[in-house]
Parts: sequence; structure tokens; C-alpha cells
Amino acid sequence: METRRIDPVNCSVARALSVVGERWSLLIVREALDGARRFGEFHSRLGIARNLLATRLETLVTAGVMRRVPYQEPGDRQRFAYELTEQGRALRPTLVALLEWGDTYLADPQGPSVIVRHRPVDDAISCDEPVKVILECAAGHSRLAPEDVCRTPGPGARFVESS
Amino acid sequence: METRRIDPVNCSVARALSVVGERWSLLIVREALDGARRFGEFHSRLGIARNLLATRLETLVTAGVMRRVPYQEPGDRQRFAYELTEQGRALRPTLVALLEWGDTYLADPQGPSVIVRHRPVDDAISCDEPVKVILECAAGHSRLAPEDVCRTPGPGARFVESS
DNA sequence: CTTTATGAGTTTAGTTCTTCAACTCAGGTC
DNA sequence: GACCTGAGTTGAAGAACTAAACTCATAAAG
Repeated sequence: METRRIDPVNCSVARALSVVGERWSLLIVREALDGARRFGEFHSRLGIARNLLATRLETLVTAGVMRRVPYQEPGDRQRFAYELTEQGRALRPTLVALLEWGDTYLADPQGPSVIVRHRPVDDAISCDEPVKVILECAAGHSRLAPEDVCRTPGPGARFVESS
Repeated sequence: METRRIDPVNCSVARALSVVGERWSLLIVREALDGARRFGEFHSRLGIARNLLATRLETLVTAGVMRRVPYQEPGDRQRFAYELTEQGRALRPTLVALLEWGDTYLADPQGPSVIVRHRPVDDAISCDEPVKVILECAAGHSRLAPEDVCRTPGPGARFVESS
């Protein structure tokens, strides 16, 4: 029996992973979300090899996740820092989801080392409560279980035959 | 000036990525969420090398993400299939987050190839609306922007000095 | 009872990716 | 001019990935 399935290769998950799925990429984004900006900061925080950090940063800049910006400390020459673009900051939910999953199933016996809290940059509504990632549908059904969702073809779907 | 920061190495994101951060791992989980169960299904859907698929499945089983279950087709000998554990299904939000990010920033010109919908397995409340991943705090503030959250130390936090 | 078919791997050889350490480069300080 | 620093680059060794051929157990066909 032949069935048609959504082509697994033409998928945004695969495309997303081709940008941030390499080793270190998401950790670099995480450190950037936590304030790292300079080559040496990423290097010492993560312990990543320097050449690899250089190529990862270049990849992330090329992909539009980060931006290379000049800076100059007083009494020093101009150097370059790396900051997230809006596209890069949009990876926050992905990282929170991974963090939650790790906390739940690969927990440190001491408990989580990091808690994400609701604390805006401008401190306007600083409720400080822990933040979770949840699935919500357009009809407003919230906190959906993983079993309550399924994948359906979208407008850009390609199909493959399978036995 | 010395400051104390949360040790970036002792973090659930890093631990999560050590399990599902290798190339192919998340795509294998995605296919499993979409119903793939057998070695050959994963192989033909993803085009991953067979030896690598074998080691990935073994890694995922060892990590508790998948489970190796015997099955037997009529008139065939016993073989093994792979299915997600609860721990594995819990990666759904991570994959939805990645999918959304890919749809938003690396879109196919035709539009998304996959839409995740609210459709329970048991069809009880099948509203069928598209599903999104959102950040929500314990006080009920919903749809938080990436800028409105920050990382704080948890009970298991280790610290490192930095200049 | 020998041959062929099939799904699920394993082996092997070649290529690519990571790591680590040493080196370069462009200023600034002494 | 000699030395220091942050930001990379280079190169060699090791680990990971790819692709294709091979094995293995069983079932069905002849």
C-alpha cells in the first residue's frame, strides 16, 4: 500500500537545525541571551575551541541570528562584538523548552541550576514568577499535552510516496 | 572587577543537548512523533546513514528517550521497533518551538510545510486550530516576549568567577 | 532442501568536523 | 623598541559522519 506523507526533508525543523543544530550553536545563543557579547566571553564561558567559535559566530552572523558590531573601549583599539538580532532572540522559547526538558528528565540532584523568570528588561511588570513554555492553540486551549497535537500539511508541503 | 555568574556548563540546556543535540537526534524524535517506529522507516524518511541511525537509536534508548520493543508481523520473524517514552514525547514543545522559528525566519516561499494542530489522539476535543508555543509565567502572564524573561540561579546552581 | 528475499543491522573506507595548542595580527603601554 | 592584550588563524591529531557493501536470521518459493 502506497501512502503519501509530508516530505520530512522539506521542513522548518530541518531548516532550523541546519542553522542552529550544529554543536555549540544553541549554547552560543544561550550565552548571548545571558549577556555575552565578546569573542573572549563566549570562549571562556563555554570552553569552546577558538577556531570553532570563530566559524560558529560567522555562521550565525551569516544566518542572521547574530550581528557583528564594532565597539571601542577607552584607550583601546576598535574591536568587534556579537549581539543577537531579533531572529536570534526569537530562539528564547526553544531554549526554555530545552531547559525545561533537561530539568525534568536529566535533573541535577540539587535541583535546577537556572530558573527563567518573568522579569522584563525595563522592569515595568516585574512579577518575577518562573516561566514555562506551553502549547496553546488559536482557539485558546492552553497547556496542551504532547499527545493532543498532530502535524498536518501546510501550504508549502511537498509529499513523498512510501510503502 | 570580579563577578559571579551561573556556571554555563552545569546547565540543563547543556545536558539536554548532550542527549538530543547530536546531528539527527531531534529529527529522529520528530519522525517518531509523526509515527515512525521501525529502523527502515527512520532510514528512508531521513536518509540518515544506517550505522549512524543504529548508534543514534541506541543512544536515545540508553538516554530513556526511546524504547526498543519487539514486534512480529504475521508470517515474519520477530523484529524490534522503536517508540518514544514519555520523556521522548516531552520533546514536542522543543520541536514545535524550532518549527515555529524555522517557519518565521527560514520560510519556504510557499509557506510552512507543516502546521501543528490541536487534534488529540482520542479525538475528544478536536478543535483542529493551529498550535503555537508560548512563554507563560506562574502568575498567569501569557505570551511573554523573549525580552521579558531572564535567567536566575536555581537551587542547583554552581558559580564561576569571571573578570 | 537449496535458493532467494527481506528487514535490521554491522563493517569498512573515505571524508568532514572538533579539539587543542601554537602562532599571527593590530593596536596600546612601558 | 619590547612587551601585552583581545581576537582571531593555522595545523596536526582524533572523533564523527557518509555511503556502500556485507552479514545474519528467518520465511517463502521452487
